This record gives sequence, structure tokens and C-alpha cells, in this order.
Amino acid sequence: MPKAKAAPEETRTRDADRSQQIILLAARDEFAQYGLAGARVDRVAERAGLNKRLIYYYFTSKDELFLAVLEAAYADIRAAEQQLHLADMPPAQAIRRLTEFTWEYYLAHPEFLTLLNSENLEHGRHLEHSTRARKTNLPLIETLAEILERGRREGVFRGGVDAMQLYVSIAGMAYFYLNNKHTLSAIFGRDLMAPKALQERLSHMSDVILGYVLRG
Amino acid sequence: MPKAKAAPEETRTRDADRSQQIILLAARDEFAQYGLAGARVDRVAERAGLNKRLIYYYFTSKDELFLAVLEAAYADIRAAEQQLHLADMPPAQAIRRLTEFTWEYYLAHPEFLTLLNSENLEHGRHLEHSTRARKTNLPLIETLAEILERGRREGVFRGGVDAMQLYVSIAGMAYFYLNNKHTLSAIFGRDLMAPKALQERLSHMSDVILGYVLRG
DNA sequence: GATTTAATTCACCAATCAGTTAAATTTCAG
DNA sequence: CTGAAATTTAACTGATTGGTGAATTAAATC
Repeated sequence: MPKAKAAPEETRTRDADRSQQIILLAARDEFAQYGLAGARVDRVAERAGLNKRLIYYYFTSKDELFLAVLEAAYADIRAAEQQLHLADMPPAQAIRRLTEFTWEYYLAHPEFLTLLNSENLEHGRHLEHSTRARKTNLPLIETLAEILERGRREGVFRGGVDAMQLYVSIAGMAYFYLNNKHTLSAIFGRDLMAPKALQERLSHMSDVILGYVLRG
Repeated sequence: MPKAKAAPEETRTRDADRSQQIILLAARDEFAQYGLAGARVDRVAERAGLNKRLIYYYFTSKDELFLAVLEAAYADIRAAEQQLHLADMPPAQAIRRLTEFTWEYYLAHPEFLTLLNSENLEHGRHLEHSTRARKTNLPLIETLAEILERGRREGVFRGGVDAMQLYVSIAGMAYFYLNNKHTLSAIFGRDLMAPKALQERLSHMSDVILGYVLRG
């Protein structure tokens, strides 16, 4: 980036931005796999193929590295959500789409779930000092509230539905299943990750959520 | 003082069972607070007021201690559920009661949530080797399936509802809210643990779940 | 009350970990 | 060309960690 002569991008031996990005992704995987306490900075360096010292050079400490990972994770999911353009859809379709999206995103990004767990285990102490996080997250609830209001005005949705409650329910139904798939599988003796099982779960979720918001 | 002939239980200075129980409770709190990786055996000993060596004497390793804690946690919640006698209630009341119970249990036992998280972070490797866990958990789904079937026969419930799906949804709606209360509060700027907020959450959950199972 | 057995304590690793020190290497503006 | 900034490296540290061998003490049994 900080250079453009004739052939700008070829054999970059040094690139601060790229190094930081590599560290961030390596750290994300490490934190996701082992949790904050179980993660090892040495292993992050190994994953990144970079020296450990560099991690401290760019991110100061393990905690600040974790915060950076967490903020990036939130930014990623909210950015993906905004790509859905829910506000442009008919209300019922928007809710269905959000449900599907949430399910599929959690399925494709299991690291998001464990990162959330780690942060909450520590009472959200990293996020507390992050104004960035709130700013990226609030728009979702606002959009959802508008959809609910629009649906109500059009007479297809019931009234009195709180956007945050609904979002937490959608997320929770997906989250619990996927986050706890190992214990649930062990306990109930069913393979919860079989394609058919995944399909059934999404179908069930949609039934529950749409059955709730749609006017009986 | 250390004597008891006629009266057997008074000032026991040594009691293997009691010590094991004390260790188990101390370990539960430690694992719940810090997760498996973050938990420290030295701190468990400190909490228990007993020597660390004793923990290894009774539980062999940190992992086996964790398994013991986890099995006890499952046994506790399933025992409490059985006390509800759901099978003796009208179907709709039983579902409502189960929803309330799940919410209140998670609220009163936050350690259950984080223990689950820890075990799933490690792909359920402790529970895998535990036949005890499956035996304590399956009856719940069987009971729930019977309730759903009874409700359907009586014409109050819709058909085709899978007991496991429904249970996961009930648990998930409670779990996500309570487990992630810190990040959700930080993000949405609402105190999710205020009495009124808690009441609203349960009310919402009941609406969603009963709205789903009840025949429209 | 002596002896055996079980419960508990003490003292101690060897390995690990987050973070640091100090210096080497590479890039590039001037 | 060169000096300084940017980037990379290896070696180290002080504290911590799960786990252990052996001694000690209380209770049960003889």
C-alpha cells in the first residue's frame, strides 16, 4: 500500500499491514480453539509463521490482541448482515432471511461462538472499553425494529415484539445447537452435524420464529 | 473434643466423603469462573481449604476432576427437572413450566452454562467416556416427547414437533441471553439483568414457545 | 494400647508461559 | 549511498503450573 511505482505488488518482503492481518487471523483461530486462557501466544506466532516478538510489537499484550480479534469478529458478522439488505425485503421474508443467515453464519464461523464465550466468561471486560463494538452492533437492532414495525403496519406481523428479544431468540436457537453440539450429541446419541440434521434444525428455527412474528 | 462414641456425627476432623464433596464444589466454582484452561488446581485447594495433594489423591488429575464436576452438574439439573413431574400436568402447562424452570435454573446456576462451554470447547472429550451422562439425560427427552404426543392427541398441540428440537430451542433462548449477558449489555446498552428485563425475557420465551407448540 | 490403615500435609519438581532485552537485518527517503 | 526507521530474530526471565514422593497424623481394628 505505501508504495506504487511501476510494478507495485509482487514480492513483498515487508508489509506491516499484511503481518498484522496474518497475526490477527492466527490469533482468531488460536483463541477460538483454546479460549482466551488456553490460547498460547507462542502458538499464535507459530500459526502466523512470524516471530512472537512481532505480536507484542503490534498488539502490546495478549489481552489487546484478543480485543482486536473480537472487534474484527463483530465487524465481520455485522458487515455480512448489512449485505443482506433486509430493509428492502417484505417483512416476513426479511425475518426468514435473517434466521437463515444467522444459522449459516454460525455454521460457517464457529470461531465467532467460542470468542463470544471467552469474552463473556471474563464478564465482557475487553469489550467494555470498546466504543467500536457498540457502534457496529446497534444498526442491526434498529433495522430489525423497523422491519417489525413495517410488518405490523402492513398487518402481517403481530405487535409488541421487541427487536432485541427476537434477535436474541434467533441467535440463541442457532447458538445453543452449534456451540453445544458435542455435549448434545454425546447426551442424546444423535449426530447433530449430519446434513439432514442441520437442515431440520434450520427448518425448525424458521417455523418457531415466523410462527411467532406472523399474526396468527 | 475428637471423640464420639454414642453420638457418631459431631466434630469430624477426617471424612473422606465430605472432603471429596468440598473439593467437588470448590472445583465447580473454579471451573465455572475461569473455564477448564483458566482454572488452577492450587486455587481449588485454596477454595476447599484442603491440601492440593488431596485433590490428586481423590481425583487423579485436573481432567478427571472436571469430568466429576460436569457429571454432577448434569445430575443436578436433571434431578431438579424430574421434580417438576411434568408428565402429570396438562400438556400446555407442562411446556410452560419447563420453559420457566429452564430459565430459572440457568439464572440460579450460571456455573452450569460455563461448564457446558468448557466441555464443548474441548469437543466433549470428557463426556465421551461417560455413560452416566447419557443415562441421566435421555429421560428428559422421553418425557418431553410424551407430553408433545399427548398434547397432539388432545388436539391442543400441533403435530410433527421433535422433542429434542423443542428442548434445544427452549434452552437456547435462555442460554444465549444469560451466557452472553455481558457482551449483549455492552453492545445494546441495556442492563439485561435488571429484574424487569429478566421478567420480560421469560415472558417473551414463553410466548414464542407456546405460540409454536399450540395449534394455531 | 499397640498396630494397621486411611486421610492429610509438606516440600519439591520439570515444564510452561506472557512478556522482555538487545541486537540483527531489510527497506527506502533524501 | 547512507542513516534511520521498520521489521525480524534468538535467547532469556521471573513467575506459575499440573503433578509427585514421602512423611505425618488421625481413626479404625485388633
